[in-house]
Amino acid sequence: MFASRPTSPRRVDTVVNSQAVRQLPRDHGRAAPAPTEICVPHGKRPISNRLLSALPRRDRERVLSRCAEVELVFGQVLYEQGDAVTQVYFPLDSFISLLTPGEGHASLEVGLVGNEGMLGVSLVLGVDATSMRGLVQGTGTALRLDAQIFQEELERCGQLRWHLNRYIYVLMNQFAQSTACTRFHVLVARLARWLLMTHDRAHADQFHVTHEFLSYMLGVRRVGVTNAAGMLQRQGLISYRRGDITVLDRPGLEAAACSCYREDITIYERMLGPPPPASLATRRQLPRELRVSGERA
Amino acid sequence: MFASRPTSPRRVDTVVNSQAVRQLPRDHGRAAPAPTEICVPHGKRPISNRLLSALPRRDRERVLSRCAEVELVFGQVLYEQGDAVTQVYFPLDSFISLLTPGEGHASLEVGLVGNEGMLGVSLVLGVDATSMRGLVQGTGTALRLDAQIFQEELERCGQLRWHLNRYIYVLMNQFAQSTACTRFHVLVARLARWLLMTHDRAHADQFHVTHEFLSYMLGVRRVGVTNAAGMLQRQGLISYRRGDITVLDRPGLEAAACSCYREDITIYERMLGPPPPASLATRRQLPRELRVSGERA
DNA sequence: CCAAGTCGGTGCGCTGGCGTACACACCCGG
DNA sequence: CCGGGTGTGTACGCCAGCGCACCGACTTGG
Repeated sequence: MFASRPTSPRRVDTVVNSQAVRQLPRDHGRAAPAPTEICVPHGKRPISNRLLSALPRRDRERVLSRCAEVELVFGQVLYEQGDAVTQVYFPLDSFISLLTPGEGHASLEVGLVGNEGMLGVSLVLGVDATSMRGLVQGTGTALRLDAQIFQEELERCGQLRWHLNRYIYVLMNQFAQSTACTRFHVLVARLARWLLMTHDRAHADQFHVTHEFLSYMLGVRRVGVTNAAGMLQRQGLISYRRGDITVLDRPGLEAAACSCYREDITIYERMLGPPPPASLATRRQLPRELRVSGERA
Repeated sequence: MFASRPTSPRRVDTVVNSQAVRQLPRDHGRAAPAPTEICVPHGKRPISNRLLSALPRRDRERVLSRCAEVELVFGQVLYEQGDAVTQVYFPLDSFISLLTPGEGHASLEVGLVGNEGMLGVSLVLGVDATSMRGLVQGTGTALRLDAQIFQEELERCGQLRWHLNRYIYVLMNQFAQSTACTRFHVLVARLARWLLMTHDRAHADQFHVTHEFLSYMLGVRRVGVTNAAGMLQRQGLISYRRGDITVLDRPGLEAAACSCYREDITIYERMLGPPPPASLATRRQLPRELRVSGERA
């Protein structure tokens, strides 16, 4: 069960631009007061990070041994734009939103990092400053590595660098995709896409997300989300109640979503998919109907 | 004088999605018929590529000696999404648009590559497939390198890799920026930004761009561009006549543009600007007060 | 010089999302 | 059990940009 949902994190006091629309509201503020980072004895599903799993045994075990297992809490801001990157995170069952800074306007999610990725990739590029806000979107555990250790491992372990480079490529695609998606696709479709992406990374059919939070992610009004979500619910694709959204009909949701979702997945699978990097010319086309999440369906 | 403007490149035959809006129209099709790549004796301004200029003398000269100087022609498509990257380009006075593929919808520019950058960065990440369309937007010269040679140089010359990594970081930012910009800013502001970015890369106050072409870049209707451009013209910031746009009042244009322009530039300068990479530990921490970040608040 | 093509300007009705405001349902703590 | 906070539903006027259509000015080629 989700014992983690923060009781009531303190309100954000960034009144940077008062004319701004849709500043992140109450609940989704700074780090939660009490349980910021806890080493949990993970008694749940054995979810692993796909980037790390792909490493050769020796490397993987060494890297894992240097990681700290921490709990990330919904609403926590791991990085603000411009912060120095002091740690990187490999989500397990947690996941993290990448948001463009609300410079004079609302924020907007441009990427989502789950157990298929890592937060802090700029270090791989030799830059120690973050360019986006990293907001914990799904409570759960992650593996954390200090920047310096991470860089040691980057030098030491070519496979790690190889995978991360490809991951960066995937991220860039996700960004570009987001641009077009945000521009051209109607809200319902974008919402459906978002729910699917979250569904994949939450490793559960239900997760906690309010309309208000969604409006912040999608860069629209809360009311807009309510309308769009209402449509999806009336179609029987999802159901929700006071912030708890349940995915009822995943194939239906995929039909309702814009093509961007599939394209994201396709690129990821092609770059970092199941078949290990031995054969570089893999080109997977996922036979299983749609599952992309769990290690096994 | 611009002797380069293609007489009448053949029409695009990619009717991939017929329902699509704003497919690239007539003039801006595939490669121009006749003068695709010509080694020009560059008798004009001595413009250099900033990425290459930043290399140590020996490396720079070696790399330059392995480059071919080619002329890129307005409308030429260097890469289509999914193409294998067989060459990379370092623009000199030419410049290249990065477009998201119009999958069921119109295309949209997400990045612009001039003499400050390179086309084909995915190779740096170890991926030999392009993810976006690369369309020559400004006729001019560029330095071209075969993919294999480029990769040799990458291995050989750490400085090259260093700079390109940082350039990738800049590009990622440009993408993310574009997402927010496209979502939140009104067309006039976006147009002004676009003109400024182009102005920078064209190294001239006048360049050839029709409203129709702009509509393709900005992902809007041609009529929308006409309106927006009309406003800028009425304000005396630009003037245009049958595709030839002249920047009259650059400061005014900067005022009319959204903040995204400045932010793009700021990041570039910070990452690859004049101050050479000697001091890696710059760690700008901008004394902004409202930063809510950090492990402690 | 004319014909055809290109480029830009204008109008009209439409719609998706905006800003605002209010109302109700649920939850939790006192 | 009550009151306040939170999450959701609904309504109304508004506007930027859309799709479409048409026209005139300019350019180029025969």
